[in-house]
Amino acid sequence: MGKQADRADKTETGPAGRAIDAVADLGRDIGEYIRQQRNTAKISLRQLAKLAGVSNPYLSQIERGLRKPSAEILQQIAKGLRISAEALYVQAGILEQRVGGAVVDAVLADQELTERQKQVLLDVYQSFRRENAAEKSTQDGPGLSEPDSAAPAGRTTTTEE
Amino acid sequence: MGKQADRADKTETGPAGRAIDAVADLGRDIGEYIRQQRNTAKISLRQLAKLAGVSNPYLSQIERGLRKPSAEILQQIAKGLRISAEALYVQAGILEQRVGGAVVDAVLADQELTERQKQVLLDVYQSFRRENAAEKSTQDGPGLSEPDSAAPAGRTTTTEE
DNA sequence: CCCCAGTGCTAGCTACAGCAAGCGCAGTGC
DNA sequence: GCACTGCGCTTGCTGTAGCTAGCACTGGGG
Repeated sequence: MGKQADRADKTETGPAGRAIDAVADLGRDIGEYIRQQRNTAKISLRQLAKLAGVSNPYLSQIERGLRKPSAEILQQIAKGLRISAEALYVQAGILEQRVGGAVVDAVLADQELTERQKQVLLDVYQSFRRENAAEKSTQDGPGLSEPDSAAPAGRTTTTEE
Repeated sequence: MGKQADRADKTETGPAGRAIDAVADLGRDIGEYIRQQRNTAKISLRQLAKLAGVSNPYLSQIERGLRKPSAEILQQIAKGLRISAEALYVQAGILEQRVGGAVVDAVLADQELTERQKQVLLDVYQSFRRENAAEKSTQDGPGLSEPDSAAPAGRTTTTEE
């Protein structure tokens, strides 16, 4: 009987829904990546496990792709390896590869803006750049096809290390 | 990690307890943040659940802090909300907050913009932020708007970019 | 020779992420 | 009044993340 009231929301999520593309076969790649980073750093599995605060068997299984670690674990591992957590997330396919210059970067990362606001800001930004580029091309030769890169000052001198 | 009770288990979720480690007591904040974003976007829990490809009860529990979602789930939710996954990760405490005035810094450092254009951009940016802050304060108390910077630690071997 | 400290891996368990069913309530139309 | 749709929440289950204990192997010393 309960079917009628239930029909309302019809959870048709289907099998795994929208096929989480990269996440599905995440396991292998990230594991190999971690192992590679660990070997490069010349530390043993147990050492890294201790640094990352996880058990050594578990880390072993992660590296061989038998387990897929949560983001917290990834974060800990990244710390242990002294690499940016972001790099690992990208490898894991749970964060898109970052493209664009520093401004685009910063705007997208800003959590106090809504998506729409980000779009507006980036739109204005792009239009400014296009405007400038056009103006420049009147006095500048060809071969100016590379728009991005830039921002040599980079990322605000993160004081650390 | 800290779930197995042998480590420093902070089951109490103290008020000022979120100090350096941040990763431990993620639960509450992220849920509220998601719910707030969902309300702002004017969509129902079931709608977002469908968009994100998760079940509606589960999303409900996430929002109330009863479950802590994996990174993949967070990624899906972020997509459903049209916000950057990074913002959610930062909220969840599994990614360090990017430097405070990242947008401001990046804009100021951009060599391809004129001073006037920088002013315009930053002006728009500031107005957006003020707008959001005002809107937030109507339904949300303080504490959400001020991201306390976590431990530095990260960013050593940035692989790309 | 055996013992010990190091490596990585297997076995088996507990806790919890994430799900499908289903409940109670508020609107809306007949 | 009643059927129906939409909302969010509770219940109870399954799969698996992540643990502890212990295995097999290597390399040095005594």
